[in-house]
Amino acid sequence: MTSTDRADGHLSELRDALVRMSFTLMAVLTEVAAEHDLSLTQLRVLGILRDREPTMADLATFTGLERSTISGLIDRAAQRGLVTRTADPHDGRSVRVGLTESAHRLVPEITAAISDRITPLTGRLSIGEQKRLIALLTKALDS
Amino acid sequence: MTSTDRADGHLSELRDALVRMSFTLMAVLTEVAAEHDLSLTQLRVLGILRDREPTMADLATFTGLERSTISGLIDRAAQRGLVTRTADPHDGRSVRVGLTESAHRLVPEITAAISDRITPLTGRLSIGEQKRLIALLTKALDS
DNA sequence: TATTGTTATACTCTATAACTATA
DNA sequence: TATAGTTATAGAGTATAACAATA
Repeated sequence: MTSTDRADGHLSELRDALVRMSFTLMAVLTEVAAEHDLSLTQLRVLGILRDREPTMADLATFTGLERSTISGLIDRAAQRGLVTRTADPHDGRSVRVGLTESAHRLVPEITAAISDRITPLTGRLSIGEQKRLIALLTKALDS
Repeated sequence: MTSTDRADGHLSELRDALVRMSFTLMAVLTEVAAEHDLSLTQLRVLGILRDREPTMADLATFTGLERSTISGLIDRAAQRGLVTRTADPHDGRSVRVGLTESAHRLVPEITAAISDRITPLTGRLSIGEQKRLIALLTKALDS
């Protein structure tokens, strides 16, 4: 049985609330990215590279994008001095991507900006409610 | 004081949880859209048109996109038989956009597919937890 | 043979700027 | 003058297909 088959009360409410929250968050992230002259995808890649030095193929897997897409993305990021490509010492085919010094300084700035923009959204929740929200989201995500 | 200035404990946790959830949701929506040969933006526009017949300018405001972007978007959607443009009777400059019959049949299919894909995500939450999550998200969003 | 990465190509999304028509 | 919508243009993001180099 799929959800088409029934009225599914609170399930559609949950779907709608999550979708609304996601679009709202994406708008915030897109805005913050734009203020730093980045696209949403570039922002995401920088976030991934924050504590990793993956290969191009790894990046494709992480993001769910094609390797060719990652090539273009990293091309443009490298041109802007945000990332570097280095040959993998263990596999002559692989290329490892890492943040440059300046990008390493940029990322915390961006996450701080995101926090600031999210505050109005979560401002109507008490500290206790915020903690409960964290717990619920984390539990759902870690499944 | 901005969040750069302090360690801000659970606030960064909340930010990360919301961002993670949003990227996960966007991946789900993008996948479902792709299965119906739609982009994420087209999916979003169909959702907006579900219970409204806005002008092009309204659509631009709702989505935060430029009017010229909406023009192209609606062009392509119309070409695929998803939407129609009709002249606004009260303002000769305005154009109202509405779903076609076939799109009206398509939208519930898509929302059902989204519900189904979200279920594994929320499956580890009890009914009570799901209801609490709805309440918290709604409270945050309606601020 | 299989995998990694790049390139070529095509299409969608997006914004800016210039334009027409209506208010 | 101001607003609604379109068009032209340009750049980013994306996928598919073909390719070279390495495993």
